[in-house]
Amino acid sequence: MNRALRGASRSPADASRRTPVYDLIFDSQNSLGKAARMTDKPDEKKVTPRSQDFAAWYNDLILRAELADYSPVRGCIVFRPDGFAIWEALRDELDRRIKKTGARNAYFPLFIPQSFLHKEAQHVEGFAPEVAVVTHGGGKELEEPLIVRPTSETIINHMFAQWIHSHRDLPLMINQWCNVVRWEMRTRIFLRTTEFLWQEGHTAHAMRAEAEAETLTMLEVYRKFAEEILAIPIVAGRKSAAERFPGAEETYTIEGLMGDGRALQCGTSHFLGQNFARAFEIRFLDEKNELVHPWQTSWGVSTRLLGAIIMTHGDDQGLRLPPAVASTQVVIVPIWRKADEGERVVTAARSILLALENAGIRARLDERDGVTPGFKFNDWEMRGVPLRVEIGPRDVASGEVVLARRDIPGPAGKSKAAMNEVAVRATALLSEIQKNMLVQARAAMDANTHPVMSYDQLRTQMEGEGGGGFADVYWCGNPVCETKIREETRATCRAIPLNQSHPPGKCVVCGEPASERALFAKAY
RNA sequence: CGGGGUGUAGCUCAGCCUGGUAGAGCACUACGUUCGGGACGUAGGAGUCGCAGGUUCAAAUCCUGUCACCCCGACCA
Repeated sequence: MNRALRGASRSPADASRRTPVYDLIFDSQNSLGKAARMTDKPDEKKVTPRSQDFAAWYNDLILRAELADYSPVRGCIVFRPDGFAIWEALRDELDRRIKKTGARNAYFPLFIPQSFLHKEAQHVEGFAPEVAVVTHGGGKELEEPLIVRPTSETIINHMFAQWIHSHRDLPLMINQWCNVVRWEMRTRIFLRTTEFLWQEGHTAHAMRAEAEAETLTMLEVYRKFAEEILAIPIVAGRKSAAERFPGAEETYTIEGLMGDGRALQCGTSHFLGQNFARAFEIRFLDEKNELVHPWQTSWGVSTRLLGAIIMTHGDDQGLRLPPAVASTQVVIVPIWRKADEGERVVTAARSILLALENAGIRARLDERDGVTPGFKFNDWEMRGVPLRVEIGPRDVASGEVVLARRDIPGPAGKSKAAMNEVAVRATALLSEIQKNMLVQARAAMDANTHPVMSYDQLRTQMEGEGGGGFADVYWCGNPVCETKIREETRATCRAIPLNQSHPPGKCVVCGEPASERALFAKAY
């Protein structure tokens, strides 16, 4: 995404530096943020305000916080250390939770024989257009082209066929962390990139009910993980047939709602039935000595979650990271003028750093020379560090420090703590911040979720650019009604929430009886 | 694939119409003064003007070709 992803993203300064005339005449095709940009004074230090141009804000944050950078390859990004650290933290925690369910990690090849893709009809239909194909190797044309995995369903099932012979081999539960490639026409940093990192779990079970249960177990693992670790509120639900994974019998989603009112699928869990088992001839002898196909699931989350974190929590000051995934949880900013002050302040700051580290906190002392404390405050806020310790000569004298919370901006988020209690206070605050971020995000989601009783109301809600939040509607389940909504409002069915307890109603489109409610929204 | 647009310093752009020694802001380097919410001064480094050909005494500038990229549409997790 050299320019591809860069497109929407001008640096804040440059966006506003351009003259109004330029914007009106030449930028008229770019629907976002024209009007606001015109009135803005150039301010190179600030990021494009979120309310002004969400897409530009999003890109500004990623670049300024140094999470990722564009690469020379279209659609591909570089994960910089601060961005990759979030992925690592997230991955380590999720990996623990996946293993707890009984799955084990393995690794399958990047390359897959092209013919494998063709074995499952829906699967090939779904993925063929976005697959990268390797035709040459070692200077010669290959007998059979290899595809670069867009997902590993096929090759894993090929192996499953060799490994599964008896019901005693089941359940077989495999997970792999890897990269996949999908040749998307339009990419967006973290949300849809040509190559991305993910985790894909694949399981095979003797009984249909077991596989169905596994699908929902993993959905719940994802939901809890997203809410507890990423502080992203989730709607767990079923996908409509149109939104289903190619080859799946049922697809479930953990759906999030981003700061601009657009929905984002944060993870999926599929019940595959016996589709792949048939296609790849996976069979086993059951207890009755009959040769039967196993029932399967697959489930995954990707680096898209980084985008979800940014778009759920970020503000005009920059990133806001949930403490659980922040590579720096606490930053200490020393403040001083004269050399003798500096000596005392830095000495005190170092002992605080040690105390924090001993308490198991990922802490860091910003000893940079040549930038002012004010700059450091802003810099670490941009990078999303959840908690800041400010320590100056006055604090050293009084034996106190200032603690500033990232989740509560301004003076309201500042408090004082005795120097010998900093680690204890920081530990408590980090856990409070983690919880509070979920509370804040859930409030935003609730405020953007509207029960909608009429089709006109639905249209009104989805009018204009950007998202319109979730529309909570009765839907009869007919794809015709779904298509009508999509074509006329650009909103799609994001989820049919689980465990509904609504009385039957009437479809918001056709008025026919509807037993379930569904959430529609414009999506990423 | 259709429509629109852009290639000049790391980034964003001016210069092109009317040919004559390559510019600005930000970023970067050094030094000094600064430092409780984004400091300032001075000096400095940095560009085969996307590429190829043509016109000309002379091309970033004019002409022809070509390549790349961006936006909108179509398609799609």
